[in-house]
Amino acid sequence: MEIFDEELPAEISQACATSPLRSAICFIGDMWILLIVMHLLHGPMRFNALRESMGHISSKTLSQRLKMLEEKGFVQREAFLEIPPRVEYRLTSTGQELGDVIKAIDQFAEKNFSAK
Amino acid sequence: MEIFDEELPAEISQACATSPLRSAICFIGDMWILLIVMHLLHGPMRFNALRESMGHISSKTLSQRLKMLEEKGFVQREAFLEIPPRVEYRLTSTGQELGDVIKAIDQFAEKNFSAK
DNA sequence: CAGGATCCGATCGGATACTG
DNA sequence: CAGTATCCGATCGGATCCTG
Repeated sequence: MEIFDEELPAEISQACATSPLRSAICFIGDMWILLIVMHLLHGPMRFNALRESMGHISSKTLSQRLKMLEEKGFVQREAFLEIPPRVEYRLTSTGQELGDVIKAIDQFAEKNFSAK
Repeated sequence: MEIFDEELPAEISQACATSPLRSAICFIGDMWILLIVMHLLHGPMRFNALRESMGHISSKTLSQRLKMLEEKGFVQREAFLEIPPRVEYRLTSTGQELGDVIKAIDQFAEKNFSAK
């Protein structure tokens, strides 16, 4: 049930649970997490919109990562009681702080990943 | 032979090769890469020292990531002709720029991953 | 539309053994 | 010491099908 469990197998926790920075690296060091956050920075998005804008992510992977982000309190899920159903995902205020990380990556990217 | 090939299977390139930012996210969105860079920020390190300080990374995984970092020009390998052999890995000047990313993650970590 | 359930191949990554 | 090679189980993640 726990997706990002604090009780990881002993070896991994040695790499991850040692310090806040390492914990963050283990969490953030995931392509999908970063891509999701990057897209949500522009504003709330619906599940399928997110899915399509990310270029072939499976619904399984997407919903799993969204749950991880929710558990950590970085993303908030909001479901509207409509038919057909509408669900929006938005960054929480603490989630917004991840924008700085994306920004740092972006600056690095412009210098070192453009037209290379 | 190519570890981080530019010719990825079509689906993945759609998520990664679209923009510099996405490329960077795909590269940086890797726990091991981030952990290695984090450790090398303090200065050059030898293979086994790196290995041990990272808490149970296999030599296979470590050497593979180091190669990826070398291919991108973020890490430089320097072998000394001694016995027993000594090899040091250091961040290149462009690799040092990844320090800003780590710094951003660290600031985020202190706020959101301490004693949680 | 938003996602859960299942199946399954592909990849990852550790353990181990070996080499210069 | 600094890796490479191999084996193999575990995990990942896509495809597909199904539901409220």
